[in-house]
Amino acid sequence: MKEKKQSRLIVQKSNELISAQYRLPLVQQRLLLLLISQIEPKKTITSEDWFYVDVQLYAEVFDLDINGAYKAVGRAVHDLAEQWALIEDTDGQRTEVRWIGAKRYLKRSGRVGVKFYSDMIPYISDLHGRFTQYELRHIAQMKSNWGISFYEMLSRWRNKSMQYFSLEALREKFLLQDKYAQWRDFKRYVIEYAMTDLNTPKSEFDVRWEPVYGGNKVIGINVFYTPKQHVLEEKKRIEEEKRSAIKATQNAVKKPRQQRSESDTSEVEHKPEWMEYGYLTHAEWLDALRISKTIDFDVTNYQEYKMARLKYDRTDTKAKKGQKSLF
DNA sequence: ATCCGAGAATCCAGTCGAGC
DNA sequence: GCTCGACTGGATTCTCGGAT
Repeated sequence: MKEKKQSRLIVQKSNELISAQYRLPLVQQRLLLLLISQIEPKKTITSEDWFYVDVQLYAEVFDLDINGAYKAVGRAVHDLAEQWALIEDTDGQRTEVRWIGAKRYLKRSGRVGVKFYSDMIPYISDLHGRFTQYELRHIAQMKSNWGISFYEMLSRWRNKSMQYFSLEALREKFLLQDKYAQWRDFKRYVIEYAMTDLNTPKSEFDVRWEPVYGGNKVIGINVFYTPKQHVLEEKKRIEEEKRSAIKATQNAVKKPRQQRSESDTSEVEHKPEWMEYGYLTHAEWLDALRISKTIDFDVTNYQEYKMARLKYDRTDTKAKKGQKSLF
Protein backbone atom coordinates (compact mmCIF):
# COMPACT_ATOMS: atom_id res chain seq x y z
CA MET A 1 0.00 0.00 0.00
CA LYS A 2 2.75 2.36 1.09
CA GLU A 3 4.86 1.41 -1.93
CA LYS A 4 1.91 1.82 -4.26
CA LYS A 5 1.18 5.31 -2.97
CA GLN A 6 4.78 6.41 -3.41
CA SER A 7 5.20 4.96 -6.88
CA ARG A 8 2.65 7.38 -8.30
CA LEU A 9 4.51 10.48 -7.18
CA ILE A 10 6.05 12.01 -10.28
CA VAL A 11 8.24 15.10 -10.23
CA GLN A 12 8.40 17.23 -13.35
CA LYS A 13 10.73 20.19 -13.75
CA SER A 14 11.74 22.24 -16.75
CA ASN A 15 15.32 21.66 -17.86
CA GLU A 16 16.12 25.29 -17.02
CA LEU A 17 15.13 24.55 -13.43
CA ILE A 18 17.15 21.32 -13.38
CA SER A 19 20.23 23.38 -14.35
CA ALA A 20 19.37 26.29 -12.05
CA GLN A 21 21.70 27.39 -9.28
CA TYR A 22 20.37 26.87 -5.76
CA ARG A 23 21.28 25.29 -2.46
CA LEU A 24 18.43 23.80 -0.47
CA PRO A 25 18.89 21.83 2.75
CA LEU A 26 17.72 18.24 2.45
CA VAL A 27 14.39 18.69 4.26
CA GLN A 28 13.44 21.70 2.13
CA GLN A 29 14.49 19.90 -1.03
CA ARG A 30 12.36 16.87 -0.11
CA LEU A 31 9.35 18.95 0.81
CA LEU A 32 9.60 20.99 -2.36
CA LEU A 33 9.76 17.88 -4.54
CA LEU A 34 6.79 16.38 -2.73
CA LEU A 35 4.84 19.60 -3.38
CA ILE A 36 5.86 19.65 -7.04
CA SER A 37 4.72 16.03 -7.35
CA GLN A 38 1.22 17.20 -6.36
CA ILE A 39 0.96 19.24 -9.58
CA GLU A 40 -0.85 17.47 -12.38
CA PRO A 41 1.69 17.35 -15.24
CA LYS A 42 -0.38 18.83 -18.05
CA LYS A 43 -2.42 21.21 -15.93
CA THR A 44 -1.75 24.94 -15.86
CA ILE A 45 -1.56 26.24 -12.31
CA THR A 46 -1.64 29.81 -11.03
CA SER A 47 0.00 31.63 -8.15
CA GLU A 48 -3.41 31.51 -6.42
CA ASP A 49 -3.55 27.69 -6.27
CA TRP A 50 -2.71 26.03 -2.98
CA PHE A 51 -0.84 22.75 -2.89
CA TYR A 52 -0.86 20.64 0.23
CA VAL A 53 1.29 17.87 1.64
CA ASP A 54 0.41 15.66 4.60
CA VAL A 55 3.26 15.42 7.06
CA GLN A 56 2.35 11.75 7.32
CA LEU A 57 2.93 11.30 3.59
CA TYR A 58 6.27 13.09 3.94
CA ALA A 59 7.29 10.71 6.71
CA GLU A 60 6.13 7.67 4.73
CA VAL A 61 7.84 8.63 1.48
CA PHE A 62 11.16 9.42 3.11
CA ASP A 63 10.86 6.73 5.77
CA LEU A 64 11.11 9.08 8.77
CA ASP A 65 9.69 9.15 12.24
CA ILE A 66 6.31 10.95 12.14
CA ASN A 67 7.00 13.06 15.25
CA GLY A 68 10.30 14.32 13.92
CA ALA A 69 8.66 14.96 10.57
CA TYR A 70 6.13 17.44 12.03
CA LYS A 71 8.88 19.65 13.35
CA ALA A 72 11.12 19.25 10.32
CA VAL A 73 8.34 20.01 7.82
CA GLY A 74 7.07 22.96 9.83
CA ARG A 75 10.53 24.47 9.90
CA ALA A 76 11.23 23.61 6.27
CA VAL A 77 8.08 25.26 4.91
CA HIS A 78 8.96 28.37 6.90
CA ASP A 79 12.53 28.49 5.56
CA LEU A 80 11.48 27.59 2.01
CA ALA A 81 9.71 30.94 1.74
CA GLU A 82 13.11 32.64 1.92
CA GLN A 83 14.79 30.44 -0.70
CA TRP A 84 15.35 31.28 -4.34
CA ALA A 85 16.87 29.72 -7.45
CA LEU A 86 19.00 31.44 -10.07
CA ILE A 87 17.54 30.33 -13.38
CA GLU A 88 19.16 30.89 -16.76
CA ASP A 89 16.67 30.94 -19.63
CA THR A 90 17.39 29.66 -23.13
CA ASP A 91 18.26 33.21 -24.21
CA GLY A 92 20.93 33.43 -21.49
CA GLN A 93 18.92 35.76 -19.23
CA ARG A 94 19.58 34.94 -15.55
CA THR A 95 16.81 35.58 -13.03
CA GLU A 96 16.55 34.97 -9.31
CA VAL A 97 13.17 33.38 -8.64
CA ARG A 98 11.57 32.56 -5.31
CA TRP A 99 10.17 29.07 -4.96
CA ILE A 100 6.98 29.86 -3.06
CA GLY A 101 4.81 32.93 -2.63
CA ALA A 102 2.76 31.91 0.39
CA LYS A 103 2.81 29.18 3.02
CA ARG A 104 0.44 27.62 5.52
CA TYR A 105 0.91 25.16 8.33
CA LEU A 106 -2.38 23.50 9.27
CA LYS A 107 -1.51 22.15 12.69
CA ARG A 108 -4.79 20.31 13.34
CA SER A 109 -4.75 18.37 10.10
CA GLY A 110 -0.98 17.90 9.98
CA ARG A 111 -0.61 19.46 6.58
CA VAL A 112 1.46 22.19 5.03
CA GLY A 113 0.29 24.23 2.08
CA VAL A 114 2.08 26.52 -0.32
CA LYS A 115 1.30 28.75 -3.25
CA PHE A 116 4.11 28.62 -5.78
CA TYR A 117 5.65 31.97 -6.73
CA SER A 118 4.20 33.26 -10.03
CA ASP A 119 7.61 33.48 -11.75
CA MET A 120 8.38 29.89 -10.73
CA ILE A 121 5.19 28.41 -12.19
CA PRO A 122 6.35 28.23 -15.86
CA TYR A 123 9.21 25.97 -14.71
CA ILE A 124 7.04 23.43 -12.86
CA SER A 125 3.64 23.28 -14.56
CA ASP A 126 2.12 23.02 -18.02
CA LEU A 127 5.43 21.74 -19.31
CA HIS A 128 5.67 21.01 -22.99
CA GLY A 129 9.01 20.10 -24.44
CA ARG A 130 12.22 20.68 -22.50
CA PHE A 131 11.49 19.08 -19.15
CA THR A 132 12.73 16.22 -16.98
CA GLN A 133 10.54 13.89 -15.00
CA TYR A 134 11.24 11.18 -12.48
CA GLU A 135 9.55 9.20 -9.75
CA LEU A 136 9.98 10.51 -6.23
CA ARG A 137 10.67 7.02 -4.88
CA HIS A 138 14.03 7.03 -6.69
CA ILE A 139 15.29 9.80 -4.43
CA ALA A 140 13.43 8.70 -1.30
CA GLN A 141 16.45 6.99 0.25
CA MET A 142 18.89 9.79 -0.51
CA LYS A 143 20.37 11.51 2.52
CA SER A 144 22.00 14.52 0.85
CA ASN A 145 20.70 17.35 -1.29
CA TRP A 146 23.73 16.83 -3.55
CA GLY A 147 22.59 13.31 -4.39
CA ILE A 148 19.16 14.56 -5.41
CA SER A 149 20.61 17.33 -7.56
CA PHE A 150 23.06 14.96 -9.26
CA TYR A 151 20.23 12.49 -9.84
CA GLU A 152 18.19 15.21 -11.57
CA MET A 153 21.11 16.13 -13.80
CA LEU A 154 21.68 12.50 -14.77
CA SER A 155 17.94 11.95 -15.34
CA ARG A 156 17.92 14.82 -17.79
CA TRP A 157 20.06 12.75 -20.13
CA ARG A 158 18.87 9.19 -19.52
CA ASN A 159 19.97 8.10 -22.99
CA LYS A 160 23.60 8.93 -22.16
CA SER A 161 25.89 6.76 -20.05
CA MET A 162 28.46 9.38 -19.04
CA GLN A 163 28.42 13.06 -18.18
CA TYR A 164 31.31 15.41 -17.50
CA PHE A 165 30.91 18.07 -14.82
CA SER A 166 33.56 20.75 -14.36
CA LEU A 167 34.27 21.63 -10.73
CA GLU A 168 33.68 25.26 -11.55
CA ALA A 169 30.22 24.49 -12.94
CA LEU A 170 29.35 22.33 -9.94
CA ARG A 171 30.47 25.02 -7.49
CA GLU A 172 28.36 27.51 -9.40
CA LYS A 173 25.32 25.24 -9.56
CA PHE A 174 25.43 24.43 -5.84
CA LEU A 175 26.40 28.00 -4.84
CA LEU A 176 29.60 26.70 -3.27
CA GLN A 177 32.08 29.31 -4.51
CA ASP A 178 33.15 30.09 -0.93
CA LYS A 179 32.86 26.58 0.48
CA TYR A 180 34.94 23.40 0.27
CA ALA A 181 37.87 25.34 -1.14
CA GLN A 182 40.05 22.22 -1.05
CA TRP A 183 39.34 19.47 -3.54
CA ARG A 184 39.51 16.95 -0.71
CA ASP A 185 36.62 18.60 1.14
CA PHE A 186 34.58 19.04 -2.01
CA LYS A 187 35.11 15.38 -2.84
CA ARG A 188 34.35 14.22 0.69
CA TYR A 189 31.22 16.29 1.35
CA VAL A 190 29.70 16.78 -2.09
CA ILE A 191 30.79 14.16 -4.59
CA GLU A 192 31.15 11.12 -2.38
CA TYR A 193 27.90 11.81 -0.55
CA ALA A 194 26.13 12.30 -3.86
CA MET A 195 27.55 9.10 -5.36
CA THR A 196 26.63 7.09 -2.26
CA ASP A 197 23.07 8.42 -2.57
CA LEU A 198 22.90 7.71 -6.28
CA ASN A 199 23.81 4.08 -5.61
CA THR A 200 21.08 3.47 -3.00
CA PRO A 201 18.95 0.40 -3.83
CA LYS A 202 15.85 2.42 -4.77
CA SER A 203 17.78 4.81 -7.00
CA GLU A 204 17.43 4.53 -10.75
CA PHE A 205 21.10 4.21 -11.66
CA ASP A 206 24.28 2.33 -10.88
CA VAL A 207 26.89 5.03 -10.77
CA ARG A 208 30.66 5.36 -10.65
CA TRP A 209 32.85 8.40 -11.10
CA GLU A 210 36.44 9.43 -11.77
CA PRO A 211 38.29 12.73 -11.38
CA VAL A 212 39.47 14.58 -14.48
CA TYR A 213 42.88 16.23 -14.16
CA GLY A 214 44.23 19.37 -15.79
CA GLY A 215 47.94 18.96 -15.03
CA ASN A 216 48.10 17.83 -11.41
CA LYS A 217 44.89 19.60 -10.50
CA VAL A 218 41.38 18.15 -10.52
CA ILE A 219 39.25 20.26 -12.85
CA GLY A 220 36.15 18.10 -13.08
CA ILE A 221 34.61 14.66 -12.81
CA ASN A 222 33.25 12.09 -15.21
CA VAL A 223 30.14 10.32 -13.97
CA PHE A 224 29.31 6.97 -15.56
CA TYR A 225 25.78 5.66 -15.06
CA THR A 226 23.55 2.82 -16.19
CA PRO A 227 19.94 2.04 -15.25
CA LYS A 228 19.58 -0.56 -12.51
CA GLN A 229 18.33 -3.99 -13.59
CA HIS A 230 14.98 -3.64 -11.76
CA VAL A 231 14.38 -0.30 -13.51
CA LEU A 232 14.99 -1.86 -16.93
CA GLU A 233 12.62 -4.73 -16.14
CA GLU A 234 9.92 -2.35 -14.94
CA LYS A 235 10.31 -0.16 -18.02
CA LYS A 236 9.94 -3.21 -20.25
CA ARG A 237 6.79 -4.28 -18.42
CA ILE A 238 5.21 -0.82 -18.73
CA GLU A 239 6.01 -0.65 -22.45
CA GLU A 240 4.40 -4.07 -22.96
CA GLU A 241 1.31 -2.93 -21.09
CA LYS A 242 1.15 0.21 -23.23
CA ARG A 243 1.52 -1.81 -26.43
CA SER A 244 -1.27 -4.19 -25.52
CA ALA A 245 -3.48 -1.24 -24.51
CA ILE A 246 -2.88 0.43 -27.90
CA LYS A 247 -3.60 -2.84 -29.67
CA ALA A 248 -6.85 -3.25 -27.77
CA THR A 249 -7.85 0.32 -28.63
CA GLN A 250 -7.07 -0.20 -32.31
CA ASN A 251 -9.25 -3.28 -32.39
CA ALA A 252 -12.05 -1.28 -30.81
CA VAL A 253 -11.70 1.47 -33.46
CA LYS A 254 -11.80 -1.11 -36.25
CA LYS A 255 -15.02 -2.55 -34.85
CA PRO A 256 -17.88 -1.33 -37.07
CA ARG A 257 -19.83 1.47 -35.46
CA GLN A 258 -23.22 -0.14 -36.14
CA GLN A 259 -22.20 -3.32 -34.35
CA ARG A 260 -21.78 -1.51 -31.07
CA SER A 261 -24.49 -1.09 -28.52
CA GLU A 262 -25.61 2.43 -27.64
CA SER A 263 -23.97 2.16 -24.25
CA ASP A 264 -20.58 1.36 -25.80
CA THR A 265 -18.71 4.69 -25.69
CA SER A 266 -15.19 3.26 -25.64
CA GLU A 267 -14.09 5.16 -28.76
CA VAL A 268 -14.83 8.48 -27.13
CA GLU A 269 -13.50 7.57 -23.71
CA HIS A 270 -10.43 5.55 -24.73
CA LYS A 271 -9.07 7.40 -27.74
CA PRO A 272 -5.44 6.27 -28.25
CA GLU A 273 -3.04 8.58 -26.43
CA TRP A 274 -1.05 9.26 -29.62
CA MET A 275 -4.20 10.67 -31.29
CA GLU A 276 -4.68 13.01 -28.35
CA TYR A 277 -1.12 14.24 -28.84
CA GLY A 278 -1.88 15.05 -32.50
CA TYR A 279 -0.15 12.14 -34.28
CA LEU A 280 -1.82 11.24 -37.56
CA THR A 281 -0.84 7.58 -37.66
CA HIS A 282 0.27 4.94 -35.20
CA ALA A 283 3.50 4.52 -37.22
CA GLU A 284 4.37 8.17 -36.52
CA TRP A 285 3.84 7.59 -32.81
CA LEU A 286 6.12 4.54 -32.80
CA ASP A 287 8.71 6.54 -34.73
CA ALA A 288 8.54 9.30 -32.11
CA LEU A 289 9.11 6.78 -29.31
CA ARG A 290 12.09 5.36 -31.22
CA ILE A 291 13.90 8.64 -31.88
CA SER A 292 13.15 9.97 -28.38
CA LYS A 293 15.79 7.47 -27.24
CA THR A 294 18.38 9.47 -29.17
CA ILE A 295 17.03 13.04 -29.08
CA ASP A 296 15.70 14.77 -25.99
CA PHE A 297 12.16 16.00 -26.72
CA ASP A 298 8.59 15.71 -25.45
CA VAL A 299 6.87 12.87 -27.28
CA THR A 300 3.50 14.20 -26.20
CA ASN A 301 4.05 17.33 -28.29
CA TYR A 302 3.51 16.69 -32.03
CA GLN A 303 5.30 19.89 -33.12
CA GLU A 304 8.34 18.87 -31.11
CA TYR A 305 8.27 15.47 -32.75
CA LYS A 306 8.36 17.11 -36.21
CA MET A 307 11.40 19.21 -35.17
CA ALA A 308 13.11 16.20 -33.60
CA ARG A 309 12.41 14.19 -36.76
CA LEU A 310 14.26 16.79 -38.89
CA LYS A 311 17.13 16.92 -36.40
CA TYR A 312 17.32 13.13 -36.36
CA ASP A 313 17.47 12.98 -40.17
CA ARG A 314 20.28 15.54 -40.22
CA THR A 315 22.41 13.79 -37.57
CA ASP A 316 21.75 10.43 -39.22
CA THR A 317 23.00 11.73 -42.58
CA LYS A 318 26.04 13.36 -40.92
CA ALA A 319 26.86 10.15 -39.08
CA LYS A 320 26.72 8.13 -42.27
CA LYS A 321 28.94 10.66 -44.09
CA GLY A 322 31.39 10.90 -41.22
CA GLN A 323 31.71 7.19 -40.57
CA LYS A 324 34.63 6.63 -42.96
CA SER A 325 36.67 9.58 -41.76
CA LEU A 326 36.06 8.83 -38.10
CA PHE A 327 37.18 5.24 -38.17
C1' DA B 1 12.23 23.94 24.87
C1' DT B 2 16.10 21.41 25.53
C1' DC B 3 19.44 17.95 24.82
C1' DC B 4 22.22 14.76 22.26
C1' DG B 5 24.62 12.83 18.61
C1' DA B 6 25.72 12.64 13.90
C1' DG B 7 27.26 15.10 10.29
C1' DA B 8 29.53 19.30 8.47
C1' DA B 9 33.32 22.31 8.45
C1' DT B 10 37.93 23.71 9.49
C1' DC B 11 42.64 23.26 10.41
C1' DC B 12 47.34 21.34 10.65
C1' DA B 13 50.99 18.34 9.51
C1' DG B 14 52.65 15.12 6.33
C1' DT B 15 53.06 13.16 1.52
C1' DC B 16 53.45 13.30 -3.39
C1' DG B 17 54.66 14.88 -7.86
C1' DA B 18 56.02 18.39 -11.24
C1' DG B 19 59.24 21.85 -12.52
C1' DC B 20 63.67 23.85 -12.12
C1' DG C 1 67.86 18.25 -4.03
C1' DC C 2 64.83 22.21 -3.40
C1' DT C 3 60.50 24.62 -3.85
C1' DC C 4 55.78 24.96 -4.58
C1' DG C 5 51.18 23.62 -5.07
C1' DA C 6 47.79 20.07 -4.55
C1' DC C 7 46.14 16.36 -2.03
C1' DT C 8 45.43 13.33 2.23
C1' DG C 9 44.70 11.66 7.16
C1' DG C 10 43.11 12.74 11.18
C1' DA C 11 41.87 15.66 15.10
C1' DT C 12 38.94 19.18 16.70
C1' DT C 13 35.13 22.30 16.76
C1' DC C 14 30.74 23.80 15.20
C1' DT C 15 26.02 23.19 13.54
C1' DC C 16 21.71 21.34 13.04
C1' DG C 17 18.26 17.61 12.72
C1' DG C 18 15.88 14.49 15.40
C1' DA C 19 14.37 12.67 19.89
C1' DT C 20 12.35 13.45 24.25
